[in-house]
Amino acid sequence: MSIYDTLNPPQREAVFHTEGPLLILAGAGSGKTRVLTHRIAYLMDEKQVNPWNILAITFTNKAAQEMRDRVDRLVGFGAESVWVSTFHSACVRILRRHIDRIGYDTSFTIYDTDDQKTLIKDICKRLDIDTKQYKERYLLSQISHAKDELITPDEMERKAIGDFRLKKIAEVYREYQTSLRKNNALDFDDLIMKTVELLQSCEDVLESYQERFRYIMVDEYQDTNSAQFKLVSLLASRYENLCVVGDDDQSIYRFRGANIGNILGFERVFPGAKVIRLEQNYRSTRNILNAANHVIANNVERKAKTLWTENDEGAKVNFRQFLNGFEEAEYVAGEISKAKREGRRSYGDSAILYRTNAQSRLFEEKFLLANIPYKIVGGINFYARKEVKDLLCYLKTIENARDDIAVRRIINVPKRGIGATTIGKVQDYAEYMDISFYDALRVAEEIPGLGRGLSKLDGFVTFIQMLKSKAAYMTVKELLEEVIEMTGYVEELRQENTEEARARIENIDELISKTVSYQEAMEAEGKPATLEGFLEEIALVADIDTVDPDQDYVLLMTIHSAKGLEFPTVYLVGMEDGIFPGYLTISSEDPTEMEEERRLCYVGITRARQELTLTAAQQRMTRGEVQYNRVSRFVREIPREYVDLGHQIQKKRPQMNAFGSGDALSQMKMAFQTGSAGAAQRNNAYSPSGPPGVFKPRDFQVTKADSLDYGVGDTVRHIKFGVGIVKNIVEGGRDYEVTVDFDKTGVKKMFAGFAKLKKL
DNA sequence: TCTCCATCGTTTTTT
DNA sequence: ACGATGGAGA
Repeated sequence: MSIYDTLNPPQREAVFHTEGPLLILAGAGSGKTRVLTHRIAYLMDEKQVNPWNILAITFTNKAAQEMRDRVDRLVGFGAESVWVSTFHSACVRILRRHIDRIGYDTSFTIYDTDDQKTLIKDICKRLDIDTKQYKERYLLSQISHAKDELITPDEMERKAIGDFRLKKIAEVYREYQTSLRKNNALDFDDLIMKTVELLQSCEDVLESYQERFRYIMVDEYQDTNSAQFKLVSLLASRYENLCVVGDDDQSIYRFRGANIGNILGFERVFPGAKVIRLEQNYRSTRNILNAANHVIANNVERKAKTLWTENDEGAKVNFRQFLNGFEEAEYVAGEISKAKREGRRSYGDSAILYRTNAQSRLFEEKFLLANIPYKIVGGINFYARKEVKDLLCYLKTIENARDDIAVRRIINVPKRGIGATTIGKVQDYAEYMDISFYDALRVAEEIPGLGRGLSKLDGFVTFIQMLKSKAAYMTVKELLEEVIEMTGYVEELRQENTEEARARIENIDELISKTVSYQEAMEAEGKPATLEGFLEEIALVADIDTVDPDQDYVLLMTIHSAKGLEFPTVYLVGMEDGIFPGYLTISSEDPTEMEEERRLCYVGITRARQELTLTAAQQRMTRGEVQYNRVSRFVREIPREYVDLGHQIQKKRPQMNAFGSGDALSQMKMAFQTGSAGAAQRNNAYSPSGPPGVFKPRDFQVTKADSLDYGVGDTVRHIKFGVGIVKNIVEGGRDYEVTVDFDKTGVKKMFAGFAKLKKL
């Protein structure tokens, strides 16, 4: 009996095929992580490959950690020498050693999106760019895309002949790169691009890594971009032992440059590549898998495949529609409480998945109210919070004073009486002398026209110099506390004595504890804990990496963040046209955008192991105004036979019916008119303390009278026109005039008595 | 130089 | 609805 006996035949084939290029097309839940870990174990145990000759690239640090743990359990020892990391951290490791070969300092800092924005703003000012015409966001995304495709400013300029707009962008791009280099900084995309540049320009470096990484594995291959592809091909070109695992149906990162051609064209680039398909799903019930298969089948651009499973049929996929987002959230909170109370599920079994981060708020509110422990993944990054960022910029300045962005951020935080005018003068001088901002500060007395600002600048420089000298012998934690102490940052917040200030102090405390856990982690690995290392870790951790599987909380996150994860119970919320798929996608000319959105839906559905609930709201507050959305087309793509609409519950509780209770109706009207939290909360039917199994009937309609069983926003069927959505209802003399937007025939007005509309 | 208020635009999705 | 930004006034 060996560890490989538990694998199915194609899995085993993938594990044993170690030499030469290999493409594993692994459907959702088909055990690809198992294959990868067993493959690493096989290489080490059976093929006597040295662990340090193996490189495995994962999508997140969390996945890397998990993979390492699992390999550890399989092979006993040696797993710690395998390089398992994300593209970004692998590149940082390489660059820290060799980037001096291409003109950077090995102590470079890494810019996050915030820093990038600040920098690009500066540049627009400097180059006198009209930011109405060229939005900073747009410029950054163009630069980022160029880097994803390994396009240099020179190349962009060459391509821009006759294209004024592109020429302008190239100009900004060039200036942006120059500034980054001056600041001794790299942005996220640079990490990949500069590594490729390094390997291409230094033959010896390339060779050493080719020798080192004789076996390379890439997970989530469908989401690699061109630069990452180039990087992998360079490294693998010597031994060609490249194994990539992916699923074209789960490609959801095109917006950040992921090139689906990498997976679709793998066999062309690596002739003789072996292709193995893993199509048996071990994760989900048959109902869930069927639903997923039917949705994704609507995509044209895909490698045909059908996932199957031997798992039980399981419960049907639930679909529930609610009047508004509050009730949707209340329902989900209620279901989770109920499952916990009945001992069916612990909190950690459930995940709420949504399209956009903004949707988390309603759920957060209800979870607080219902005392459900939860963790929101993503959204505003912890390290992007103002107070955290401020303090980090002190640390960054201490580490790399050439980082102008960091220095300028903190020079007047807290207030030192150094204003924009003074900063501007220093800036001009630095530019004129071609030195860094900080170096200009150090020779401030030479800068003309500073006046009384000079002494303040001196004070700042002395302060930083003192911290720099202390950094030599202090731990990161001590240094951070020193900064807090000396700047009076926390003290100032304490005096504010507001709720907000207290939250900020809490965040700062959390930052301090992060320095401690960093210290501990390094000590455990026998590595020195450095300031540089700490800053690097912070730059590269994704929020998802901090999720602790031992904690019992409900996870709330975007579907993007949920990639690669699985849960016994999944709530896919906000399933409405206009939300998911987003209205930008719906109105887009490009049909492939809808396909990407559908793949995202597929990813969402396939996260669920046993229970899947899809929810939608008829009306929703978006950007301050009420929107009426119809049920998502993706929901409608799931055949009825796999779906439970939950009608029967409603009949059991007639007292909940709006038509039996005028009071309830007026409350609903209020909720309808104002969409206010108050109105919805008074209707707290899902309160965890309330009777179990209470379900608010979806036929709880808001119309002017109680003789129609549908309302605005409802989906209805007409005998002739088919399915449509109610847009408007006007009370006429005898009858109601109903406006309906039909799928096939468009908008029609009709009398309710005549039309015999049937609510779906 | 700082603070307060009005105006504007903004939303996908993330390493 | 919200946060960022810019202008006006202290």
